[in-house]
Amino acid sequence: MPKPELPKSYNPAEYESGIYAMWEKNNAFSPAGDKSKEPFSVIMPPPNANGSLHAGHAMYVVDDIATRYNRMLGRPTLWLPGVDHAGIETQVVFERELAKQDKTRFDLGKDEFYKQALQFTTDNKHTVLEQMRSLGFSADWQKLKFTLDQDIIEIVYDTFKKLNDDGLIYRGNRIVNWCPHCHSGFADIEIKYRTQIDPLYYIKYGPFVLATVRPETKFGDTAIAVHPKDERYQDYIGQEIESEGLLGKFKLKVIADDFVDPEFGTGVVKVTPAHDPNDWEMGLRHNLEVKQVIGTDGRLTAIAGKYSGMSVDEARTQVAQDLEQAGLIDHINMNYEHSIGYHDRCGTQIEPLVIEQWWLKVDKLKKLAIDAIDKNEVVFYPARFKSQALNWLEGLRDWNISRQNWFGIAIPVYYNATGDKSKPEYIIGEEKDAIEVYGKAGYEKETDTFDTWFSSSQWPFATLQSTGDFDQYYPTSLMATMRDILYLWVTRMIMLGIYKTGEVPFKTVYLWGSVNDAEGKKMSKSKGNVLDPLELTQEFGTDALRLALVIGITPGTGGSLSQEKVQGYRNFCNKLWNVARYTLSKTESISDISEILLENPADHWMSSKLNTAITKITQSIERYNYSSAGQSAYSLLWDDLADQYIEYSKTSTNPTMLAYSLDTVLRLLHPFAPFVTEAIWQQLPWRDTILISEQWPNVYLEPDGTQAKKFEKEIISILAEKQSNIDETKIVKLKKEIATKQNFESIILKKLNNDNFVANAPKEVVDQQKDLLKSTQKEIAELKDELAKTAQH
RNA sequence: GGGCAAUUAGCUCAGCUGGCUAGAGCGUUUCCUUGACGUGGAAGAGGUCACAGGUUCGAGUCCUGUAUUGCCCACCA
Repeated sequence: MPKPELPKSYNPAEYESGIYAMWEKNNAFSPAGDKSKEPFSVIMPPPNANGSLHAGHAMYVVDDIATRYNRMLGRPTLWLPGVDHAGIETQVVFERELAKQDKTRFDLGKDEFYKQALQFTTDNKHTVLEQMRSLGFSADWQKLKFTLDQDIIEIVYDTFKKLNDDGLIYRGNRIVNWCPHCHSGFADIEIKYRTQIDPLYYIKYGPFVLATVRPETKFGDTAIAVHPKDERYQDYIGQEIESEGLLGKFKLKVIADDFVDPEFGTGVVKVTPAHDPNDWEMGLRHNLEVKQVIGTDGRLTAIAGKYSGMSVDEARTQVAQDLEQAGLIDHINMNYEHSIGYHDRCGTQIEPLVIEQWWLKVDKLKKLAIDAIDKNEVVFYPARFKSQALNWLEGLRDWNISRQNWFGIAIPVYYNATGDKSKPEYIIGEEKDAIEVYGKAGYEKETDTFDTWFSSSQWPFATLQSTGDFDQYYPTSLMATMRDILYLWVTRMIMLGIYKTGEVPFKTVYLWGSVNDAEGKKMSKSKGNVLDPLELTQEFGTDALRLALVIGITPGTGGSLSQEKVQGYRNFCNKLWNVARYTLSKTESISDISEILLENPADHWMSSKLNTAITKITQSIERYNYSSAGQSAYSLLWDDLADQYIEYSKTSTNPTMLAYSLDTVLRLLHPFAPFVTEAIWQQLPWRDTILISEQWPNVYLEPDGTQAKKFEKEIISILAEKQSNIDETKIVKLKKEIATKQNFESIILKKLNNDNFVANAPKEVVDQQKDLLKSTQKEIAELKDELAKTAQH
């Protein structure tokens, strides 16, 4: 009889927190293991400290599986966790908090805002940390790092200084993606484009008509461009044209540039270098003046005369209206479709602006990364991401690493304000260094902060250096993260990692796709199909969610998650639970399973199933195919152990073998379903350890193959016996089976009668087919015998 | 516009270097209230593997093309 403390069904909520506490109490997450073995390390991609875990983060189970597996292999294993201050994201969130008190960040000022936002983040981070614990993540929480930890910042500063010393840093006026809301510039990759319909105005410019969607920028025009080969406008190239405008007459030079598409609009373009990336490039080529019409606040500047102070939207409407009245509009296309950049984080429309920024020269860095990836010092799973990473790196241009948002790591630069030109223009260092160089009042502190990706690209070595684990654990073994940030983060970590340490930051990259809904559609709030992983764990248990996230999901492509799926794995956990209940009822007196006698064909069969599963699951995990590993374990427990071996053991039991089978299955499943397996492990009379620290199973039983095969046949006869009271269906069934076998026989015969096949196919294949034919024919004969016997009754 | 991926049972997906009588889970049909589990058991139905060509003794698997879907990158005055 099962012990009273094991109820009929597994209730995860009753066990999970207790088990997690037990692991922590036993220090099970701290690196241990055999020092002579190769260490295994993973750095957690730090989730937003202010956020809440979503299905994407739940995919960190991949890290956890890898960690638990390697820990069980006895390797010194470190999973180093962290949380991210998520610069601009947090700034947006915290500003919303301030708005509730009718305040803006300007009320607080930069320093106070930083302080409060930091406090806000520190106060919030426990939520996400608890959530990760509840998912069973076995990270070494004692080593938790935060992206704004002082020691991390020091390392980032050190890298910046080294880059500067190596001549890879410069300051430059460039056109950037300016977010008027965040009040900061952003990298191209942080901008998302949406197509939308806007009016396309055809405006009269002297002798020309040209098309624009942005009439409000016309005050910043410093040229007019046509295609060099456009016959219509040859005479104008190089000339100045004069035109009537809203602010009086103006003159513009006509330039010829390949950028202009003669097919578009009228083939004439106004050039506004200050507010359009392409115009900026043209401006550089033709040495054009840059006139800023839009300020960093998203409003028109003094250049715009009576329109100054208006927001871009207001100005556009007003200018269009005034142009219309002045008869300067030829016509308007109201259905013009184009795409517009929005800031990914806050959803504000991007305003290209020219701003002085800090730039990182990437040519040398990207070469380092490209070489390493080429030589497979970093291996990608799935492999196709290798070429994607290479392509991206090859096309990479200098990186704008400065941001104007307030919640970030301050760029450690002090400018010369002494007026003394013999002193350097700026220094990198601390305030005391500035005082030393420029004197007490002779410096000005840089107000920009670093792009968060600049600091997080140093995360692997920065974290390990700050915990003192660098020597043992760098380069790390695995970087598992979502494929969306392949360019944003992964490639940049490779660049900066090699640059700073001489070695790649990780040897393997494993990328997963987005977690989709039951229909394979992307989860989104607007569709209302978002599944909260934590709700799912509450309803079905953490292990169920973990299995659902891993099984049936292919690396690199998105997988789908649904309540039904998680429920299915809840059922699986319950199955395991009941296999344990049954096993425990038969093994109460067992205190040792080190010696196992294979007594009957069933034992041989089961042990051979276990052996194959151990090999297969190990292999699959080594190849990062967690889906296949999980599926094998699933089938081992359900199809082999529960449905066959246990069913058989009801007629004849070998308790030690039964115990060993459960013991092995628990180990194999532990990385995937840590809680149930540990809960059961704690009940085993022959164990007094904790499963998380146990060894990964090895093949060591030596079953006899013919005995095992014999069992396969016995199952059939046992089942047949059980159903012998329904003879009629049995006859029908036998007949059907004979028919399918005969069908199969004819398929093989056809092949073997094909001379081409016999002549050209490899010998093994032909022999295999011959064997198959023989065994099929034998089976048919046996079935016919049985049919005859059954029919007699 | 460039690239990548996908297209296999009603749904979500496996199927590695060609040998498959094409699998799993969910759903579905019929039966089973026996002491591990009804979050269960037994049996079953369900697929010309998107389409068209090609290579091969042999193609779900390789090649070419077409169609559809998804993602990424670039450009859009």
